[in-house]
Amino acid sequence: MSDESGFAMAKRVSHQKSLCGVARPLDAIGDWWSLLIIRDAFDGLSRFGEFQKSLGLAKNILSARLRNLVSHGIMETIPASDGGPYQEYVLTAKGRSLFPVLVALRQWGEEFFFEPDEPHVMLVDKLNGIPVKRLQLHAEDGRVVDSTDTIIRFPVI
Amino acid sequence: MSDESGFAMAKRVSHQKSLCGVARPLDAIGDWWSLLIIRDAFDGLSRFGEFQKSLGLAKNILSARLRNLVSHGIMETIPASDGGPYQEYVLTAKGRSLFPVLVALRQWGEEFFFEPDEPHVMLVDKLNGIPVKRLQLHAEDGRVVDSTDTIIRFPVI
DNA sequence: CTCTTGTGGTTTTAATTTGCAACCGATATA
DNA sequence: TATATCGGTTGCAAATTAAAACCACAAGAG
Repeated sequence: MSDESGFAMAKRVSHQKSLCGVARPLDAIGDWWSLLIIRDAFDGLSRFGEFQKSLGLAKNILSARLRNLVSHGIMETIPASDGGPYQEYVLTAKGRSLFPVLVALRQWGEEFFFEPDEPHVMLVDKLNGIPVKRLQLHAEDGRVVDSTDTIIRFPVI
Repeated sequence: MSDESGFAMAKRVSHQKSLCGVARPLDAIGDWWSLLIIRDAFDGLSRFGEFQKSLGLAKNILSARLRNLVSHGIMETIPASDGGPYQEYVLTAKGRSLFPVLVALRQWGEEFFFEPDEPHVMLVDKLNGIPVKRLQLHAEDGRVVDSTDTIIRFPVI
């Protein structure tokens, strides 16, 4: 591979003056596959073969994506927990902090991409099996706010 | 264009048995650019030229992405608000529901991709300019939960 | 009425990326 | 010793993307 791991977006976007708080994460994550890898990692998958079987993507692509995630500190490799000769890919703290992103995406998906009667898995509380609440954004004083109540700015500390 | 709008991921992923609640949204959104378009739409941009200038992507790509977002009901076209002969691209209710996804991504970006002293814009309360709270996931009973407290399952309603 | 400019695209073409398949080295297994 | 499995890498054809050129329409200038 002439390029380390070849991401069009990465190159395209990074020539921009300075990436904003939304573009930098996208740049680091790499692509859609990476997000699905991270989702699987949250579900407990950690071995190369597990990801490949779950996602059905080509091995060279998976290899490049994992390498990219590791290089951006989102995942890390550790010796196999079963003492086997292989390594495992697990989320770092930084990677685990992506949880709200995955949840938000999943909740949006559940709301708009399933028929009301279409059965589907969802994120539930381990303790009692009850679905979690919908994510809500709160202002500093506790009010629930949406996109019309907020704006992108330098904060007036 | 032989294909309607050509998305590798879309074809790749959709051959899987049935897309989960995370993959379906990704499939609909299309790609990274689309997410940045949506972010810009939240910031009030609506004209083709505005998006192109803001993102610096090729016009044919922007055209294809906008068409895809419209076809998935995330954005819609309306007559130009200034009475001009052109149209504007605005978020639908479905599109606006993506707000938490963008917020989660931005908050992650702010936490891990900026030096502590690096100045950057952030999402603030319009009323007082104070940054919003970090998104938190709550269980049905109100407890704050993280990835270790939850699991993907059919709910036990 | 003609010339020029700006907007909002489409078409053409070239470069990049993708994914399949084959291969490889290092264990395990028979 | 053969053979299979895991975790990849490499080569290559095919699909996708992006840059640039082109085009249509409207508005304004002269």
